[in-house]
Amino acid sequence: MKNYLLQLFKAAESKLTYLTEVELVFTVPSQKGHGDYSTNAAMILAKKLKQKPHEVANEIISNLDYDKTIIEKIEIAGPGFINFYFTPTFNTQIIKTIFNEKQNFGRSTKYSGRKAMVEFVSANPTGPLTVGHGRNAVVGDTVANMLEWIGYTVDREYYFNNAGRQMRMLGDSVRLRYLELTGKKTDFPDDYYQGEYIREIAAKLKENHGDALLDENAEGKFKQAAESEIFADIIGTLERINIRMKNFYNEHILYEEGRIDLLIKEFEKKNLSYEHEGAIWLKLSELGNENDKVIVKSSGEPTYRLPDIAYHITKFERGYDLIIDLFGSDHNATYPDVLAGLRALGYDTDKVRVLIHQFVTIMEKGEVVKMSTRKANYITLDELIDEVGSDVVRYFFNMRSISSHLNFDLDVAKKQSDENPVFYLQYAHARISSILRMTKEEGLDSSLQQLDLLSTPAEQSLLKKLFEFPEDVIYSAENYETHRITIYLEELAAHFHRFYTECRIIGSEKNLAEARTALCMAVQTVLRNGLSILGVNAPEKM
RNA sequence: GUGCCCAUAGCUCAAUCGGAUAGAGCAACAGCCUUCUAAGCUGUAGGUUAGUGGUUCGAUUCCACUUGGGCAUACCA
Repeated sequence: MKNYLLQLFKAAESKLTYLTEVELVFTVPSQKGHGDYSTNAAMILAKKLKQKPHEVANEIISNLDYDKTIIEKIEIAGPGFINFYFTPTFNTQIIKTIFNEKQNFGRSTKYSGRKAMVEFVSANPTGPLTVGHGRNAVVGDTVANMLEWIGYTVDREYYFNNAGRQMRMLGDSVRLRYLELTGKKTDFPDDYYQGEYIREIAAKLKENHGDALLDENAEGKFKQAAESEIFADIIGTLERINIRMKNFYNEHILYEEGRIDLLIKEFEKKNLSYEHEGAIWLKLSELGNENDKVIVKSSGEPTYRLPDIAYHITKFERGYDLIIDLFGSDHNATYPDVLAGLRALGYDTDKVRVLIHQFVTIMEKGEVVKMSTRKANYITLDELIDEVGSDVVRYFFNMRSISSHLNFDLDVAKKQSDENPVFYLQYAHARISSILRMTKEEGLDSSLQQLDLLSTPAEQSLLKKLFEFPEDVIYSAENYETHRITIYLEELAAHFHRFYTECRIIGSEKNLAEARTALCMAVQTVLRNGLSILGVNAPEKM
């Protein structure tokens, strides 16, 4: 529908050159009496042309060469909106499109040939993924899915660092637990990793190596064992919610390849850094940021900024057209430094899109659960999946705008009641499966021969909703907003349930019944496609 | 102190780069199953969009200030 309108306006541009001066936006009006699609173009142009909106609208309409079998009427309404009404016959044609494209309906080639990388999760291997990481993981994977749907080739990447102070403490935490198991008295510091998983890793080491590791230091076998155990755990958790990374990028590679040293020299050569009190500083204040920041400590050790910049350079070198970073809001102060550094080196940072999601607040028994990985006071993502299942987890994290805090009420989630809309969608899908089983038994087929019979308001509004799917996928993907997909699907399901209540198939006249069967199949396809973008299953039965 | 995010119905949240009468779900109330899944449908009620100004044909949206909350503000990552 939207495409047809765009074509109409494009064709009119030769006569009305001012049409090129406005970005055409067609929206589905919230009010029923305002047409199927609406544009405010005349009102925006009125200001530029210094004419009345209604006059401009009239001129535009008289220059639109439209097909009367597609558009029923065009109206000017309110302060100058142009409202379009499509014909019922045209509305039914969407079923044919869906039958042709099936599981690809909603995909587009708009960004075909372009490569994107989505970097997400990127938690260092110091403990199991928590519910907080869950939001990042699910949103990141879903954004990647959406980009694939609009044509991108997408790589999912997990960046991690297995060096540094935190990892040393992790190794030493395991060492101390190991010593405890061998009967040694230890003094386990408060700020070490308190989690039960540390004891489990230590126990495994004890089992495999006996007392042979008594003299090992924290950095060796202990850290190694912790890292590989924890990583295996993280990968397993991600698998459970259908997330598979293309690549795990170890920060250490940047050092091995000499990229860090090279970068330090590069900044120096471009006169972007200076030495002060034994440390090397980046002149970020000259690059538009608040303050200069240290990139190499006086100890000679780089700060995280340097490898972060070097890492992003590899993303540019790997030829991505779109580079997405997904972080929690605790990182909101770090990325401007990285981007400024990259820009100063001549990289086109418009290709980088940093998405910041707000925190997840866990509520249990009406109270906020404060979480800390080190203190082992947290709910793991695994536990959450155990409680509510992968579908609920994926849906829940996808259903909110990332700029909003997510209130995760564990008691509600555990209830698995109809308070969770994922069941509403899955129910619609399962209901259609059931209908199709029944109609088959009745000897009814689906037929595209007499779609004109789909003329009731419930059928027509359901058809119009189907048209919106491809448009909504593009919009959601271009704005990286996973929650819009959930909104669309909830609306589609609501339209379907209404149709189901009002329009019967079995018992209706054969041609009508078969047209309605086709409509059901089309709706089911769209539900399934939408759910697959979210990574949620579409059950045949419930 | 400063920067980013947030504040919308009793609760959890939407509202398409400024659009028409601010919408859903849950909770509440009143109805709908001898026929395709009632995990559903229909209706009622619920709002000074935190507050005060400003910008314009038009503001939940943009700007300023105020209030309240989250996250940052390291030679931690």
